[in-house]
Amino acid sequence: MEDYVVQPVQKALAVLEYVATEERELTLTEVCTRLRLPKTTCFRYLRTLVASGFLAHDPTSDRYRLGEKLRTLALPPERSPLIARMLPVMRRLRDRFNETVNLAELTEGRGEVVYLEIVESRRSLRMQARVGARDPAAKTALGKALLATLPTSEQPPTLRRELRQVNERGWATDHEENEDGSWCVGVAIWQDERAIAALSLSAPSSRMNATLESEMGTALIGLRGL
Amino acid sequence: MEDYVVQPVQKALAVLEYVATEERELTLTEVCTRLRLPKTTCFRYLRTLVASGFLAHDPTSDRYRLGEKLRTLALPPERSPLIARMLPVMRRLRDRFNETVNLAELTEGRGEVVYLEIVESRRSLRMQARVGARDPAAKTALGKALLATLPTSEQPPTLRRELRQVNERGWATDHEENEDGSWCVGVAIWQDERAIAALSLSAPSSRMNATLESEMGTALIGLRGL
DNA sequence: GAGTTTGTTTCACCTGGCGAAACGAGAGGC
DNA sequence: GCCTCTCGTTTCGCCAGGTGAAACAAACTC
Repeated sequence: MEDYVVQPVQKALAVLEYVATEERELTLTEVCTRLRLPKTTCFRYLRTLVASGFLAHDPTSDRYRLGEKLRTLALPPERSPLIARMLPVMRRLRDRFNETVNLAELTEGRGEVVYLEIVESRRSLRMQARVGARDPAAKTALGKALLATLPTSEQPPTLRRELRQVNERGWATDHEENEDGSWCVGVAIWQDERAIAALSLSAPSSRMNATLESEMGTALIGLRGL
Repeated sequence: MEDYVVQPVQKALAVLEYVATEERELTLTEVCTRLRLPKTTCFRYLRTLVASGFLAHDPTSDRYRLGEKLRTLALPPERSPLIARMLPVMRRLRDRFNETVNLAELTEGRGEVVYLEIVESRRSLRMQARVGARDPAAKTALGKALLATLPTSEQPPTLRRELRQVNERGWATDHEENEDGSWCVGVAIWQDERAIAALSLSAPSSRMNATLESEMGTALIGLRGL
């Protein structure tokens, strides 16, 4: 599997990653000692990364930092067709319930959900996550809605009973499991027979009750198709 | 200057960039024909990028897409000490004026500002930009606040008069220049004698007037140090 | 089943990546 | 001032290893 790895590329990517994770600007020596790379080699990688725009080089301090290209490439602002399509839906949901609406997808390991878009409630007491932030999939309505779409064999055994309920009822819940004082109701969003993301409403538990929850649930169910 | 570019690295970065900018998933052949790379070489780059987490490979469709690493590296969630430091300040500003608060920095070319963080007003009629989005520096209060810190020789001649006013008064304004119906008031944020970012309040012009503007301006001036 | 397309593997050539070592430019130290 | 220590840059010869044509395999099409 790893037989076709081009070493200069792999090592240069390690340099890129290291510079990106360090928040301060780094000198050549700092990078090469940390990554155990010969100074010359590291120097060339840094220059190449700068030439390609992935890193930036401050000529006065002679230090390297993240370039703009990485940010440009990483966040597709409204380019993502999913977010573009869901935003109006999310705003309408927010306006109807006046609670925070979240759009998220499963990470590759399926252990977490990562927030793609958030439309916040206009109330001062409200739930707030951040785009790009993560939470445990098994503890959120978003995550459970997505885990419920997997074949039973790939579900964590401890969750199977709850996930079966999710499929019967149509929506998943989170009763303060992920965060104290917060209830969530979530459904999976389908496209081409695949669950590609999840949508949830989250509210302080003080404002929630079973009636409201099922009202939110049925509203969300209507949006699953998109 | 370009003498130290390592070609495998540069070409592999081009592959990464291409896959990142195409929103749909791509096959090996699509990538190699588009970039005029031999199939074998391209294949190895793709594999290397996957092995490093920058790309992801869907084994069933045999297509490549952006991996999670790029997003993880690019958006400094709260890692960025600047955002972490400014967030409470921004929330306080939002609570005081109940208008949207923006944090932005100049792009490298100084032609645009890019939004780093936004704390939205709780009113339903409110200004809203998106983190990562850009606007012309010369048309926004954020941009003008930052351009005003540059030596006069590096300022666009047409703006010099206004930028001198900005320095005398302490804050910059945008009266519907960037967007119809929107006023902004902005100041530069200083650290180690350098203007590293700008903070602004933006509101619908219907709610703005000169008194409120100077009230916002003086509030912002007090935050310049951090 | 022949033909076509796409991903994978092999292999020999030889480019061009590598890193030690030399060099040069600053930045203190005494 | 001179010496020294450090850090970035440049040189250069060696040979690892990147390269890409070509062969192969697998999956579809007609």
